[in-house]
Amino acid sequence: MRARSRRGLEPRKTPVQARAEATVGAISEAAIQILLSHGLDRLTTTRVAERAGVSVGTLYQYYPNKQSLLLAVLASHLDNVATAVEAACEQARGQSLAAMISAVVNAFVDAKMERADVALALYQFAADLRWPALVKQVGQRSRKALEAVLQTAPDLTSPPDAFAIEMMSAAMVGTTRYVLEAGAPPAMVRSLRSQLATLCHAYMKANTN
Amino acid sequence: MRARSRRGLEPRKTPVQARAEATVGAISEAAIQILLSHGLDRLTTTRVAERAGVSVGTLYQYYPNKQSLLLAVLASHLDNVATAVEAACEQARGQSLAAMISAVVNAFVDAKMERADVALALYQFAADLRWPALVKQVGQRSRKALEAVLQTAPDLTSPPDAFAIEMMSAAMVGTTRYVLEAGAPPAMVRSLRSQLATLCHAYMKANTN
Amino acid sequence: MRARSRRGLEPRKTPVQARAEATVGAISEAAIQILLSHGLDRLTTTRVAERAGVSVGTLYQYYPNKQSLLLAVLASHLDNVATAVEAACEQARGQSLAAMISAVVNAFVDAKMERADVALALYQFAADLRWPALVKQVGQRSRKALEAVLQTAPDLTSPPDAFAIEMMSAAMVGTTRYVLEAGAPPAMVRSLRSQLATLCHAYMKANTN
Amino acid sequence: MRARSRRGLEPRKTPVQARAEATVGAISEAAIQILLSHGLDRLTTTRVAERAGVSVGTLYQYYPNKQSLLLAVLASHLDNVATAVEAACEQARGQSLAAMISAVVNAFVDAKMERADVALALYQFAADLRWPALVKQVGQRSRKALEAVLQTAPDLTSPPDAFAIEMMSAAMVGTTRYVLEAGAPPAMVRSLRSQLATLCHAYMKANTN
DNA sequence: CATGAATGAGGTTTCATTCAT
DNA sequence: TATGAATGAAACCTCATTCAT
Repeated sequence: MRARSRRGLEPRKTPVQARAEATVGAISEAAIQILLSHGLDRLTTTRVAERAGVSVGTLYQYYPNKQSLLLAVLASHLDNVATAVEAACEQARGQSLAAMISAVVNAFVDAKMERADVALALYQFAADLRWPALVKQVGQRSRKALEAVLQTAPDLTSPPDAFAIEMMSAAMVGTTRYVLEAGAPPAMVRSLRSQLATLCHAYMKANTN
Repeated sequence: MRARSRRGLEPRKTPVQARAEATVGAISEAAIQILLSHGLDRLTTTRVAERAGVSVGTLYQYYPNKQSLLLAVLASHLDNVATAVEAACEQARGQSLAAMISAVVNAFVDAKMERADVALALYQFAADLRWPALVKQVGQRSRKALEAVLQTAPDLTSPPDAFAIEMMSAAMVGTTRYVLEAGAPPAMVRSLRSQLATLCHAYMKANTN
Repeated sequence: MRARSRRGLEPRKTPVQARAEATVGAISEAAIQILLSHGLDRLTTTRVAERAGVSVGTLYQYYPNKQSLLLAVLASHLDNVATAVEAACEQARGQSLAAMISAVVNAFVDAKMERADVALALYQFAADLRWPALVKQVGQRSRKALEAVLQTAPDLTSPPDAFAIEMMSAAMVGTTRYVLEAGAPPAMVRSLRSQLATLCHAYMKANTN
Repeated sequence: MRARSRRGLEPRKTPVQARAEATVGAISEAAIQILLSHGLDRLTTTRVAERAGVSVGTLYQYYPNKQSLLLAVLASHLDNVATAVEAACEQARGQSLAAMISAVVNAFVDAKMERADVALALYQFAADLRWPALVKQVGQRSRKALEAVLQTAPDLTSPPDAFAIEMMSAAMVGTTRYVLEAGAPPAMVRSLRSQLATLCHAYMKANTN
């Protein structure tokens, strides 16, 4: 797969007939399946189409190229996570700092873990530095929500600055990724939520004092 | 690049002559250069050989296949980092927890940052799940050293368990990676050392109290 | 585009309703537009249909395949030219040789130049040796007309034989094509008419003396 | 085959080993063979390689893409023709106008006819307007030579201007092409030389009087 | 030991054409 | 009749790897 200019990564056409809608769904689901079962570099457009039960041509009716397909899958995953974080932030308004952070971390980890395998598979090509835009933008959504909710914490005299929030996000996301990728023992994965909450909370306290 | 059995990833022959040593050095350096200038999926064995000033055939005299070459490059980088961390641990024996963590974090970040571009380039394929062994093993070295030094901290009543150390490592490594990959603003990169030290220290304190 | 047997090149059905007539017109016009804007190898049936404002399916209701569409477009153009030449011949009856040739050449060049861009675009596939029949046949019409009118030239003792007429036609058509394709300077294109008349007339005189 | 930017049309590497030299020869010869036997749009790189007795990969070691291969074949043909014309001009210095033109026309037609089939096949893609540069440049060579020799004609009071020479060239080249493409009767092809000489000479005389 | 020409499986993508709706 | 989703053969091109020189 060759790097390509920023153009042409958008899905090609929006399905208008019902049949078509089912097709795009099948294709992106198939992409995930292949990613899981074969890995990124065994994922070929032909194989995806085959698994989806359509012909390659059909795949290319909806995605202008292989990258755009993968990008769509990644975007969908990231969107899920960001949405979960946003919802958690919304619900945690006015609670204590510890409760807030716990809520956010739980939401994040849950969202990642729900399809940990998919997340793991997606990391493989999210590393590709050619698409920082998408990842950045989704990270931004989470940070915005986080910043907003932290302003409502009663036990914070001065709300943390954007910098600290970015650092905490980095810790949350980066640590989770590392733990997932390292194939950490189940015990660790299980206690990731609480440990991560401890970590983030400790950092925030240390940082705002 | 095709997945391959775990055999055949070792460098093919140990260069005994000086000339041969120079050759392997040139090849792995060339691989890094290509990784930086062209990216992983434009890195071809022919290109690497060309940049190294040798023929493809020669490359294959020292590395049985492409993966083994990349693996060697990655191993070398990880080894540098682990060695730096170990040295820092050695030097920090008997100091306060804060000083220890600061020393380790600084050593780690410095080692990563010294060739941040290389680290970034290597992330591209370190994600490939087919080589978790190497990463795990090198991580283990750091954790061992960390565990040992923490036992000498005078201000720690009970030394942290392996679990906490693993978590802290994950935070250190994962957060650094995230910050590097996110293309974070220079200000953030610059203060990464101190923030990361704060974070790790706060976590350790929270965890051992 | 695959070569295909000589069958199936005729337009599929003669449009009887007004709406249908408009459709075929739109399609062939669209084909020309695409030819001009995208070139022959970017001309796809889907694109033509889209530009014509109909669906591919509709296109295939009127043309059995892509070749037949292109053929229709070419035939139409050639017919225009042949008709213009015939008309000029008709009008030039009884005039001097010089006047006749001038009239014919002018008519020919004018017809080509009127849509020089289209002519140029059509050359792209007229070269395809699989359709010589059409070109031959239309050339024949012109030559017939030319032969007839030359018989009425008062200043020709013996009318030129078919051979000379064919040669002159070849010169007229071939030279024009060359000049158009060479992207000759405007000055040359502008004086093409007179120079071509000179050339043809000189040849005829040299040949009949 | 997609249109492509002006880059990457140069042959990829010059063969250094003897074996390689034979290979490139075999490949371009094979391209001609396929062009003759299958036509332009049945000419695939795989087929050419197969006919040449090498693998596709080998073909792509010497030509960066399909176009460059065809271009090389075309360039070689055009070069032959231009060289023949230049040689004829050189030999005709100081002769009469009629003799000069006859020599040039004969040389040109002979060069084209020697491999009339190849010339015909090449016309198919020479029409492709994306490479006017090559054709123009070779035409220029012929015209330069023609201009030079015409200055030495003793029976020309004033040598013809560049314009007239260009027109005559257009007539020579265009007419020959038309005759070849039209699948003219053998009789015509046979007398093409003399008729074309007559035509060019008559034009030149008419033009310089 | 080094060279680099050769290999060829396999990847991505296009597009003329069909046919169920 | 019109639509446009689906098809799938087939094209171009890459690149890890081998092996004769």
